[in-house]
Amino acid sequence: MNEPDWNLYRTLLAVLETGSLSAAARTLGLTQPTVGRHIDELEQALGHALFTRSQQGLLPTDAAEALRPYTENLATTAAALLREASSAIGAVEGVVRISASDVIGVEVLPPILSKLQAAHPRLDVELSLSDTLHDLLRREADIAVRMTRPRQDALVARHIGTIELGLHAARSYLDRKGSPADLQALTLHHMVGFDRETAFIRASIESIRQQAPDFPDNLHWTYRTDSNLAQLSAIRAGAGIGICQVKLAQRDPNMVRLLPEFSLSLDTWVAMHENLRQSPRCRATFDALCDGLIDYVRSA
Amino acid sequence: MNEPDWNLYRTLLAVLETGSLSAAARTLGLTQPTVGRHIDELEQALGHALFTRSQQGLLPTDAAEALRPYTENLATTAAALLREASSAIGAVEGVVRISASDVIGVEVLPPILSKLQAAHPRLDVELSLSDTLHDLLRREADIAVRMTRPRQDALVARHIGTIELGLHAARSYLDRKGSPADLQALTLHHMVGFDRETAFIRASIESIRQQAPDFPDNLHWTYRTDSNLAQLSAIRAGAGIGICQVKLAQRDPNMVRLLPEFSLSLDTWVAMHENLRQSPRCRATFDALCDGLIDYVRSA
DNA sequence: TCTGGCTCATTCATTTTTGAATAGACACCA
DNA sequence: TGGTGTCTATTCAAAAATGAATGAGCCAGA
Repeated sequence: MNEPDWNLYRTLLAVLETGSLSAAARTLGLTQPTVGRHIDELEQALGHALFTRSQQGLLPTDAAEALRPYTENLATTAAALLREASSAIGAVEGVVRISASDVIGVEVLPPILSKLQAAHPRLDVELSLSDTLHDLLRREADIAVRMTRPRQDALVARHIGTIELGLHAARSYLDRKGSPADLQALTLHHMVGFDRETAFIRASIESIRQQAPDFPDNLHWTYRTDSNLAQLSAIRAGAGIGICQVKLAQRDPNMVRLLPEFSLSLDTWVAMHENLRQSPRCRATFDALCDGLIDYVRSA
Repeated sequence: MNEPDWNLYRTLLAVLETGSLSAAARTLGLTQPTVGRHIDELEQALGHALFTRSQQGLLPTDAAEALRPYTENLATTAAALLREASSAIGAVEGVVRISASDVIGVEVLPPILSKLQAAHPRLDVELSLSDTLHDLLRREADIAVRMTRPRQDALVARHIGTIELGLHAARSYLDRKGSPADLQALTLHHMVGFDRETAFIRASIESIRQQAPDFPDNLHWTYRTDSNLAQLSAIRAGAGIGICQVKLAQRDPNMVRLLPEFSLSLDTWVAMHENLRQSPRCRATFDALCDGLIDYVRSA
């Protein structure tokens, strides 16, 4: 038995993602009969039924689900290959993909990346914002801005410094509700905070407990969202008191820092795969991110 | 422009590895014109010349070399996918790939894996022996036996214990040359040790310095090889004094431990990708390796 | 200097893959 | 209940990919 066509894996992934032959055909630019034949061929080659067919679509079997992560890995690698090929050798051009948290991506990176693109007009930037750590080894991104020390080998990581977080509220809120005199007084206020408890958020809360043991735990969370960015907007809009980056708040004259003795720090890193050091577009972007973020962290 | 056929990447890798269209065609089971057309098509799709053609073969350009790691990643992932598909769901069967050092693979694993296969007759084992750490995240192996604590996320790692290393020689050698009275006396003996200094070996030597500060550094290395296994054989054959696992030496009545106050310890781990926990064949192999190695480490 | 072995490029017939069109089945909604 | 949208399966002709054969260039060794 020969090794199956690698294309069949791409088709498999598309069918897994879309749930039907027809929809997969549309995303792949093929036709439904072709996609169906690909799946047939793969089932025969692997010796497993991959889908139970019905007129409403295809339901993946356990075997197909077991293969899913592999096909995803193939797809991210192929995408990374195309990014690598998008630039001429030696030139800072083509596509570079950056992973960062939403707050950093929305509030901090734009001027940094904009300046970078002004210097390199043929450089295209893809910005992937999420709190889940995209795996650089699997090439889901070329470069990542992270708030934890990268623990993997084969990564080039540069320490940027620490970003200070503090309690903030908008003037409009304080005019209505007054300022808390101490941490305990926070229990009487409207608080903006996290919604569901994901692993990342549990870690954040744990970090708060560690850095500020007297932070009350019976707060009145009146505005909950898992997006840091939405929290920031809510604080700016006067919804209540919440935690955000001190530097960001300083830019906005309507934001007031409260109880400055309460302070958290986020260790910040920029990381990329060490192979990409050879790649001018990644190298230039890495350097620009480091310089820009260091400026941001150190700015008065 | 459409995304290129994933098959083209496989062809690219084969040409990079073999250095010619014809040789690549042979390994792929295609013909030389087809391989040539694949490369043409890929060059057109990516917009780069990938090879400079000549009658002696194809010379990869820098662009092709830059893409090489990506194609390798694709190949290892596709191989891992096939391994995953090699077993029926829920059954301990199919192919499992294990990475370990040569000494462990030759001296320690055979009985463990043999017992495992006796329990699961349809389980096939691939054993990849090398001192370079195969990357489990890139699926170069399903399970690895390692002498360093795995530092990557997304790995299930189990600590086995520590393997003790000591100085040993064969009786035949000692009959000829006598035994050293202390570490300093080693300078007068024939020593079996490393040849080139790779990163791994430098780390080993550093570890010796750390654990045994009075180990002399002006030894007479008369038998040098980078293979631990070849060192072991050399010691057994009476070539000189060298370092090997105490448990291994105990099995051989002709091996004598020298200066037992000199002792190094190797921390031992078994690691696998956490997704593979769902996979019965990997799970069973992981457990068997852990049990077998723990027995080995604890055995009297 | 010739020969055998290797390489890549080109041509043309064959095989394979694909797409367009169509039919049939199910779900939803008026 | 009938119309409309979705889905998969099937058929057949067109398009694309492939392989066999051949030519030509280079190199090493007799």
